[in-house]
Amino acid sequence: MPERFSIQPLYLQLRDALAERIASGEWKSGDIIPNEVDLARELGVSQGTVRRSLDLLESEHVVTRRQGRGTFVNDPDSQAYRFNNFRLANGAAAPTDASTLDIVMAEASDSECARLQLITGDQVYRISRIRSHLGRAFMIEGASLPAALFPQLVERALQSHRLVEIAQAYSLLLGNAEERILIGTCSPLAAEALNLAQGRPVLILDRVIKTRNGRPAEWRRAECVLNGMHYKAHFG
Amino acid sequence: MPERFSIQPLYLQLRDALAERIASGEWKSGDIIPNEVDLARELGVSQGTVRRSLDLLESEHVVTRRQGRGTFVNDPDSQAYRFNNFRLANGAAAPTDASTLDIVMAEASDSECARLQLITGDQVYRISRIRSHLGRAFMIEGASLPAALFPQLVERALQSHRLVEIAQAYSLLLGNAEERILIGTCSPLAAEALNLAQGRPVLILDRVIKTRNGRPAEWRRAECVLNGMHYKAHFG
DNA sequence: AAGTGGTCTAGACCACTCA
DNA sequence: GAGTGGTCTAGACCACTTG
Repeated sequence: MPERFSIQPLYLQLRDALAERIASGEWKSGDIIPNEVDLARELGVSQGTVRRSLDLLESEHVVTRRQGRGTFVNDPDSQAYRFNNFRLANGAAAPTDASTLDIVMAEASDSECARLQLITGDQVYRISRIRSHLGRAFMIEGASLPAALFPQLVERALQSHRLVEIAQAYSLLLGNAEERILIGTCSPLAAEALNLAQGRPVLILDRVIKTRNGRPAEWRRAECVLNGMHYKAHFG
Repeated sequence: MPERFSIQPLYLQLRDALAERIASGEWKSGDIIPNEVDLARELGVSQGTVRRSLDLLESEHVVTRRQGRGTFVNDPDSQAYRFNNFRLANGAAAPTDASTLDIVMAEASDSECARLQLITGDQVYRISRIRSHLGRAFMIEGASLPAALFPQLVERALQSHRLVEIAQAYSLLLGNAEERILIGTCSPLAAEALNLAQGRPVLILDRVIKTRNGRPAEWRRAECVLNGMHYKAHFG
C-alpha cells in the first residue's frame, strides 16, 4: 500500500516523482520509460493511477505516449518548438537562429524582482541575444534568469544560450509561458542591431517562462520586426 | 450495454452527445446537469465513462464541475472572457464595449473562402464593429461569418453582434481560436474611426474562431492601438 | 445526513507496433 | 505472438457542499 506523504492526491505526487526522475537524468531525452504495469508494481499503486499521472505529464509536454510502443521522454527540441511562435505566411513555423551577444551577472532590478519573483539583493544573469531568419536579424532580446536557478551559468560556457538548452543543461523541466504583446518604436540598440530606421515601429514581446514547478525561469523583453512573418497565438 | 455506432471511443461519443444536449438548449447556461450516476444509468454506460466525458467538456470550457455541488453549464460571459485578451498594466482583464457599425451579406471573397473553409459562391455576413475601453475607441474590427451557420442573422436583429452572443442565439458552442498578430500602419478607415494620425502604427489581429466541432465560425481582422493596455498570450 | 464530484483500485478486453 | 498504451467496467471510499 502506498503511503500518503501529503494531502496531495496520489496521482499528483506520482506525476511529480516521475518528473523528478526525468529532470534528474535517470531517464534522458528520447528514452523509453518503464511501462505502466512495472511502474505501478515498483511504486505500489494501481496501474490506473500511474496512467493518470503519465497522461498529465504528456499534457505538460514532458513525455509522449504512443500506443503499442511506449512512453518517451521529450527532446529539448520539441520543447523549443512550443516557444517559437513566428510563422510564415503559409502557417509553417519559421526556422530561426539565435546567437548570444553578451552575458553578465548583476543584482536584480526592481522589475526583475517583480517578474521573476525574486527579492532585493538576488542575483540574475542578463543575456542579450539576437535572432535571425534566413540570415536576416529580426529580433533582439534581453533575457533575465535567476542566478539561483542557474549557478555558474557564465563559467559553464554552454554552446547555446537559448533557455531550452540551458534548462536541459541544468536538468530543469520547463512549464508554461505568459507573454505581453505591445507595439512600440525601436530603441537605439534595436535600430542598430536590426538595421532599422529611427522610430520604426516594432513588436514588443515581454514574456516569462516558468519551470514545471511554477518557478519563473526567464523574463525576456524583445523587440522585433516581422519581415513577412506573423506571430501566432492560440486561445481555447 | 451501449451500442457502438462508430469507431470513436465511447467517451468521445458521449462527450458529443452531451454537448449536443447543451447546444440544443435542453440544458441552458447556468443549469446544473444531472449527476454522473443518473447520466450513466440513463445512457447505459459506467460512471467512469461519463466522468471522463464530463472532464473533457470541462477542459473545453463547456461546463464547470464543482465538488459537492454539481456540473454547471457555462455562461456565454465566461466564454467571452476566453477571447478578450486585452489586459491592463496590472494584468487584470480590460473591460471593453463593442458596438456594431454595419452588417451586410455578401458572396465570400477568396480569402474568406480560405479562412472560413467555404467554397466559391457561399454567402457570408460581414460585420464591422468598434471596441472601446473607458469610453475611448481603440479597435476597429471586420468580422466575416458563414451565412450557413447563422441563417437570417440580419433579420433576427440581435441585441449584440459579438460572436459570443450570436453563438448563444444560434445554440452553437464555441471552441478554439487561432490568431495571427502583425504590426502595420493604420488604414484610412481605422484612422478615422479611432481618431489616429495617418500612418500611425497599429497592432493587426487576424483571428479565426471555430465551433466546438472545428467548423470556422468567425474570421476577424482588427486594427488596434493599446492605450496603455497590452495583449496577452499564453503558451504551454 | 444526503448528495455531489474526486480518488483509487482491480481486472477485462481492445488497438497498435514490432520482431 | 508478445508487449505496449487505450478503453471500459464495477465498486469502494474520500472530500466538499448544502439543508
